[in-house]
Amino acid sequence: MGRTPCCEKNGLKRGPWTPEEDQKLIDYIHKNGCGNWRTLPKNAGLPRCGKSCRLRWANYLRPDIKRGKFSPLEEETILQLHRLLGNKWSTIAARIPGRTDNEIKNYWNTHIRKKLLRMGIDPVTHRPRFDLLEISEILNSSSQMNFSKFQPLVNPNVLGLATCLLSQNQDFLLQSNVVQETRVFENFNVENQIPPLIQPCHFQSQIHQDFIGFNAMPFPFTYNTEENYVPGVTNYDYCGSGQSIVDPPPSETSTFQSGFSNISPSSSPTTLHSNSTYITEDNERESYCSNMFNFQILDILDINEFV
DNA sequence: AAAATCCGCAACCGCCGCGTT
DNA sequence: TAACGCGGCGGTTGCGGATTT
Repeated sequence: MGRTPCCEKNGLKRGPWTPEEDQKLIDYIHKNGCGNWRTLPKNAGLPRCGKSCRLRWANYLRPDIKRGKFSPLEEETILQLHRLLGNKWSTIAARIPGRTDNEIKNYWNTHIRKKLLRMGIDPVTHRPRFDLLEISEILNSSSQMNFSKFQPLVNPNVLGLATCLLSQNQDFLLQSNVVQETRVFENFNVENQIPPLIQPCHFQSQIHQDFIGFNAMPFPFTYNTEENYVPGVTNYDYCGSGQSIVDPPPSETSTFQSGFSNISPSSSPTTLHSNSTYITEDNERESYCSNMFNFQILDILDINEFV
């Protein structure tokens, strides 16, 4: 299907809208409604293409648009819907009154996505990232295995960081109270040097089974941007800025430790609240916690280099 | 104080689906 | 049935303000 360009570039203005242009568009739509966008600019006396007018109206001038910061509830709704729908911004926007698809898309890309990445969660799949798991297991296995065996198999950047970390802090693993119940590479086949990407693990709960078997299992997490921990809800909770960390039940904390061993499991609530364990950004202390992902990012591991 | 860098967001671009001719 | 035209969508860009060096 052939089609002509949306607008001929000649003579049509582009770039930011002036207040006068905005007023013209508002006046015209109030009088005539927004019917034919292609003919609207001409009729309204605007030197713009119809597409530009439609976008300006839909994303900025529409009277029902809500301005200002996203509320925790809105943020949680976006997360939930994005997990279900993916980048269907218009569908997501339809369920959040007063917010446009463009606004939600921008908010996702500039805020939520980054938060998830810092948590080690893939913002596309909403699941833990493989590269973090890889480095975790490299560190776990380092005392027994020669790194050179991994070189063809692992992202060189990840391998490099793992090597660096170990060379800087040989006591790291011993100090981190790592639970050794799970080893991704425990079935590593030295002969053909093909390690399993993720091995089934001996988790103590169905939640963790779901977590590590995430390729095949329905994702069990729900998001909770509220401050309070809700017992019995399998969520991961990233607390918004300025919010305090709420400790999950100890049992869940301890059983999760096998998942991320480079991201040191929290062995005590006091260390969790230590300033040194927080990731800071944007002059704002943001902390993320969960009854699932209750871990600390070690100071020596600058996670931001991976994201 | 100035330059460099970062970041958020409005706006643009190209593609697609669907109704119309 | 194919071509056309429009509206809509998602990805991307680039400007301008904020922050850091």
